[in-house]
Amino acid sequence: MPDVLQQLLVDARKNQILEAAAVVFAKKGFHPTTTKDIAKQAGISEGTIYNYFDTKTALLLGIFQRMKDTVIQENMPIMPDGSDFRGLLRGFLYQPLMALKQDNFALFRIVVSEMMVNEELRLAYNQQILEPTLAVAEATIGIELVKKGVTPLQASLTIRAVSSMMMGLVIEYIMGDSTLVEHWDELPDVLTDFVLNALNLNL
Amino acid sequence: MPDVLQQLLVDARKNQILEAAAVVFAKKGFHPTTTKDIAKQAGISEGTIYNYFDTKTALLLGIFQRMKDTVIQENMPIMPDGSDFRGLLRGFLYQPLMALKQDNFALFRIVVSEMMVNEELRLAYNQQILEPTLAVAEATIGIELVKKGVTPLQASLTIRAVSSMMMGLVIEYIMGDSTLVEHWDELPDVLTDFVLNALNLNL
Amino acid sequence: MPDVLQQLLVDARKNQILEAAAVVFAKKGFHPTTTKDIAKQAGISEGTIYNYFDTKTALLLGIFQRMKDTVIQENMPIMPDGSDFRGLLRGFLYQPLMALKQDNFALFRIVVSEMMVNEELRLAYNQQILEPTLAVAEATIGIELVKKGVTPLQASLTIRAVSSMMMGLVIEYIMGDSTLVEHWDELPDVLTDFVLNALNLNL
Amino acid sequence: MPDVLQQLLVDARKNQILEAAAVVFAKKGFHPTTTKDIAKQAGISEGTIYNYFDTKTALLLGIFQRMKDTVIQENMPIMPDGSDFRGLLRGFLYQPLMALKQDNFALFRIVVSEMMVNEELRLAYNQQILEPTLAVAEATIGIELVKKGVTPLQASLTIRAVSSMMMGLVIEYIMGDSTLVEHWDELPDVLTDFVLNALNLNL
DNA sequence: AATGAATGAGAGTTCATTCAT
DNA sequence: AATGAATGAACTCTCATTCAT
Repeated sequence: MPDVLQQLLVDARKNQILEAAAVVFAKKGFHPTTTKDIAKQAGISEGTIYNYFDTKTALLLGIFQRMKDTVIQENMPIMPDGSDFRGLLRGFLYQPLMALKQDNFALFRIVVSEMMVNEELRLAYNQQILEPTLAVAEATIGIELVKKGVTPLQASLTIRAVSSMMMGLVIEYIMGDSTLVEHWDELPDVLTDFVLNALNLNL
Repeated sequence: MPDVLQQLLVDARKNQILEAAAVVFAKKGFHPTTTKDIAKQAGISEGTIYNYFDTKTALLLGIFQRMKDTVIQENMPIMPDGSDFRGLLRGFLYQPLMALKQDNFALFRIVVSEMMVNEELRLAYNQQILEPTLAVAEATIGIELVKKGVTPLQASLTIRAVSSMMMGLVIEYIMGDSTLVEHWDELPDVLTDFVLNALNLNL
Repeated sequence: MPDVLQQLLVDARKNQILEAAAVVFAKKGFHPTTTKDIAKQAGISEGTIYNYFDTKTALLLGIFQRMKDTVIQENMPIMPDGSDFRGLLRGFLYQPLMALKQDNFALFRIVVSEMMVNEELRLAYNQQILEPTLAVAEATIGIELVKKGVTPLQASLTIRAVSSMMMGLVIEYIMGDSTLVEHWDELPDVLTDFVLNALNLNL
Repeated sequence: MPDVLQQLLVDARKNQILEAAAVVFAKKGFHPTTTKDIAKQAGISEGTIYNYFDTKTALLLGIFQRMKDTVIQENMPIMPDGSDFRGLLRGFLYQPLMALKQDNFALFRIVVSEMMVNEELRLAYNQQILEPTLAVAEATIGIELVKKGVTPLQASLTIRAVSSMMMGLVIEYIMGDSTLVEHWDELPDVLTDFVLNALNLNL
């Protein structure tokens, strides 16, 4: 079999497994889910899982990678909105809030929970999501702030405050805050105003 | 034995056990920690743990209660700062950021991680921490915003944005963001300016 | 304290404990009952139980002894009915069937169950109940049978058949046979006829 | 692997486990036997037991089912002895007394002991053994009695007396009565005479 | 490549018994 | 004599992982 076709099959199988794992993790949580659950959901045997992934944790990492691809891929195109700072900012805020909206929250909960406790997953998050995102933010928003006279440190901390706000909102949504659950769609606009005001006045 | 003394001993033992559990949870995480680990750390037998707590999860809940007492007790006195809005806000932001500073971060990580995944713990957090805190914030900051013409819903969402920012910052600290780790102490002031600006401009 | 009074107190305490144990054994069974259950029911501490009994099994033995006293004490007076063989037999059958009627079945179930599996209890049953009872039966009914020409072995086996029938009926009652449960009171007469016929024709 | 072969292997393994469980239960009793004991006896790991049976109690139920199969399968062919009432009755008495003779007594002791105390096992016994047996007895012996003028209730109670006698004899054998142990083989004949006389004279 | 039976370490929890007070 | 906190061995059951087929 040619290597390319071979690789295609392997990827398909990996996808199938991750898909299945994502479904049951989202439903039951990481620890309560057994590899048997995953195999059943995927319609394969337990052994096969281990032909494609080393450990159960590796599945979570794989899921995380795929989540990242989704978030980042869709996120990036929005960015270069050009001269409109409000548009730039709103895109920056809108994307992650909406990306998790559909069925992803349940899974995100599992991933974040484990991330806080699992070094490997945490590293992946930092290197592959947080740091690139912050880099982009520093290069766009941060630079604007510095231009307006804010110190680089203050700019960095401010950016972290905004990015943390996003993470925090998702978590409090997950925690079940009813106001957030009911008015999630209105958040991007409120936040855009909120941040815009904060930044403008910072100068 | 008089009941009072009796109760004192029981409380002391419970404290001893929770203390030990906190240490090993912080070091190894909740799931990887065994009741044997806890017993060893506490210098007692495994059986004794179960004379005071029903399950391993009850230990985490007990730890959470004690954390809450620490955070809330110290938090409240700051509030009634009177006419100084900046002072009010800064107290609101300062307290939680600092309370977790010392050795509590490692433990907080465990608690939050489990909270996202454990209904009982999540409920306790919502009812005993989040809701009271939000209620206080709505009654102080929220009312000010409404006075300035913001709609009640926008005020509520704004308050959630701020409170989420706090939670998010702690989490990103835990995730190991080096900028946050190195400049944590400067956060309260940056945030106070940030939020103050945001709110003023909201009118 | 004079020894007699002393002994009185000890006996009273033992009774209190056995009474309590009987109640909870009857309700929950032997193995599922904990010494804590017994202590609670007796209104004393777990430690006190062990001042009066060596092991949990010793409690069952103690209960058994008291059951025996009840059954045998009431049983014996009936025996010397004199010339009336039917009366003699009926008394022999009536007593044990009725003795267990009230609340004793539940407890008897526990005792028999454990007896089948516990050497010590089994020995006590054999030596203190079965053998004396069989001895009396051999000396009264058995002798009558031999007089009528039955071989001593046949007489012995016949007596065992009758005595086993009693035990078996109690067990099937315990097993929940509805016919037995509903018509238990009519059993002595049916059995008396049954056995009388069997024995008469045996000659 | 073809389903049939697969099923064969599964059955073989189940048999192996039940066999081992029967051996150690018979030797040590149900409660004192650990799953480790069973695994060791079966030459497999503890985990494997749970691939085939849900709980330790399920093992006892499985053993009971196999005992039942043995007893009932061998029991039935004897029944339709036709016109010979003595033959019919003797078959009825002979079968259960002999079936348990060999190595089954020790196991039967465990099963009966637990049956008295375990609802599930008791139900299985009632529905799968006792009720069918009584039904057959009522349809054969009971009907004969009624023909001879005995009331249906008396017939039912008489049948229960006989069936209880069997159960009781097995139990007293188990209890160690030396007369029964030594002369067990002579029982069927003595009992046949005994019952035959009792029934004939009942009219 | 796929299987799934077998593994066995180890988990949380229970509870009869002890013993210092 | 009474206590009940402490014990710790032992329990049943789970499950990620392996490997012969």
